[in-house]
Amino acid sequence: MATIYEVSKLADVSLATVSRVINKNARVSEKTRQKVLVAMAELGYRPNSIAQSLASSRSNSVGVLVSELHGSFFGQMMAGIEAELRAAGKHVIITTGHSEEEKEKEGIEFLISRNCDAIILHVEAVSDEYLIDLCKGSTPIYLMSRLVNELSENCISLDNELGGFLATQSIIEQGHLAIAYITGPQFKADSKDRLAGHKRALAENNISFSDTLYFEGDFKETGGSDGLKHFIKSKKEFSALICANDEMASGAITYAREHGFTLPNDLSIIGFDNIIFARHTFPKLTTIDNPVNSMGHMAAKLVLKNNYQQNDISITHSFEPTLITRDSVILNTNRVKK
Amino acid sequence: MATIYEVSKLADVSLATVSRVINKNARVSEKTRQKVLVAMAELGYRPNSIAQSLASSRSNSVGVLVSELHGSFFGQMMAGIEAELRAAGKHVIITTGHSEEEKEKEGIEFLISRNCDAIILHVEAVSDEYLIDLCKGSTPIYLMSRLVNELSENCISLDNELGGFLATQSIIEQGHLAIAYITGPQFKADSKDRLAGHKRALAENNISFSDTLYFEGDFKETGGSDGLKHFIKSKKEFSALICANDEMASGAITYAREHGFTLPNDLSIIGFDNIIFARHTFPKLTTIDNPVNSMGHMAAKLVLKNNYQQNDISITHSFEPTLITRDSVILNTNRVKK
DNA sequence: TTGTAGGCGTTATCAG
DNA sequence: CTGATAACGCCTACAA
Repeated sequence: MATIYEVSKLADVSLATVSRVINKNARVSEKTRQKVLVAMAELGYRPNSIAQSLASSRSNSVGVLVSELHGSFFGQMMAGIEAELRAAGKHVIITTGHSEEEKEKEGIEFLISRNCDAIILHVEAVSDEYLIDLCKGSTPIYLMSRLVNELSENCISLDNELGGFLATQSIIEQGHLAIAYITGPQFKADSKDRLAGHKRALAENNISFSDTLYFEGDFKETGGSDGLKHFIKSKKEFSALICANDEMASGAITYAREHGFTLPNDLSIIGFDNIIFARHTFPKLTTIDNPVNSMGHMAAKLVLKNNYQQNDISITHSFEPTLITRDSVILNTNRVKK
Repeated sequence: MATIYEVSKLADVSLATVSRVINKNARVSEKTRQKVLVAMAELGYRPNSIAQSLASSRSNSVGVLVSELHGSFFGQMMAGIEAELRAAGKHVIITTGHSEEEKEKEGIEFLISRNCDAIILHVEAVSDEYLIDLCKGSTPIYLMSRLVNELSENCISLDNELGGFLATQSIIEQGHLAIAYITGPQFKADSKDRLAGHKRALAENNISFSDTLYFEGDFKETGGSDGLKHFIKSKKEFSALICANDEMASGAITYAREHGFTLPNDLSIIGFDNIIFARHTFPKLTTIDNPVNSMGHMAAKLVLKNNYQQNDISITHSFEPTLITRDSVILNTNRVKK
């Protein structure tokens, strides 16, 4: 691979001049610029971005840490971040944390050691204190889908409590009183907040929270099926099921149909996130929209504004979830023991 | 951020010694090793991997280029690659090509310029010649889901032609004669191969290929709905619909139900890829399994073997698709004009 | 506008 | 086993 040195020799100019035409950051006469360009083309020269990064301590790349690489949620998020950053000529280095503290930390270390100009994190296992500490370092850190009060300026988050409330409220407004709830892993903040919203809606409507109609799932399809199975076995009646995300909702839908339910007549189901497939379940899933893609864009914009001097960008730190009404929730016509 | 130099000063040893304990590649007396370790801990030292990479021209990271970051297909693929590599202590740098030639090339340039030890590509727009040329360079290149004959040793691919054949054959075996086909973008090799398999199955069963029952979709949900709409408008009868991927199949299912079809009675539908949500459509989607996750693992194993000296790994270059029978295809009982 | 030279944080080759 | 010291490829004052 050709180096800047060889280019300079071939073009008969100095290293510095070549560097200047590469970075377009200083005036170079058009004539010498052409000479250099020709030499670069001839040698098939490509700047070594590692060396650039070491010398300038900038890398034009931002690190992203997500829990998983698969799944609609993270896919949308990464796509949003990448689209925005790429349009600005920045690159994205993605790594994963798998919701495990050690792996999250290791991923962060990696991104920092790669000289990322900024880092966008979707972490779930690591503590607030750790993050606060991390932000004292020299690499700018941003948090997606997680609100740490001390770091609110660096957070792009969703009001999950409100989302949880909206879901339950909408169910109640459809006349449901016996409502089962499948939550996500409780160490995840989103899970907890959504549950809190659920409880608030219950309380405001004078419906008591029932432990037997509560199940902790895993945010995956199996969480939905396991949860529904659990509720059915408990023999407690219920006319509606709230799932803390769409994956679990679709697992529940599939399980319900396999076990003789006619949907939505026998059971109303609502999800959360509005992943792409939510409109392809049957019945089409009523859910809470989580604008992850937009949030990804926004996180990227925040980086552009703070770390790449694009000052004319306005930032929204907090996003609001909205109810998406489709076909999986209907008016409760059965009388149900309360 | 502390440097190796500060560590060496604090531990009262030379740079070289510190480097040795970091890399564990040369003998260092236990006593000095401890001194260094203590100093590193005290300073919170982290090696700068950019500098390491520049000096050693190795980076312990492998580049991955996919078309999109979202979508089940790429998610599974990336997850497979990452899991395998991470377990081996390697890191993954992911970037996208969006199926556009320029962006694919730019992504490749980026990965090369980042000193990746190897690069795994899922490219669709770039030509075979370009890839063959690329492989002459010093960065090892591997191809996912694409077979370039001259580069077969570096490819991990699926027999898409066989998959296309299997899908159509299974439909025919269920008594369908009038079969509509929604293909993917024809510049993509998978698309073309799947279509070729489809045509072979038709030919072997003496069914003629009909242009009016053929539609080029976009591999997304809209491709399925647009395609089905097109067929319905054409007034030509058909009892089965083959979609070249599951996204389009679920789009078609949703569209069909919205337009009065009872599934699968009025129309049998088969997909391709067996993405996670395929089992959550209604009816559950019969499809062709595409083991992308395993292929991701295998691609990673290939780089471990070839570029990280893990010789005891055996490699499978070609994967075979299999038929997954669920509920969306049934025996054709209607007589259909042929 | 252009060139010179020092430095970015490590690795790796020699001696000792 | 340990220590100098020259790369690695590029950026960036500072000079010219």
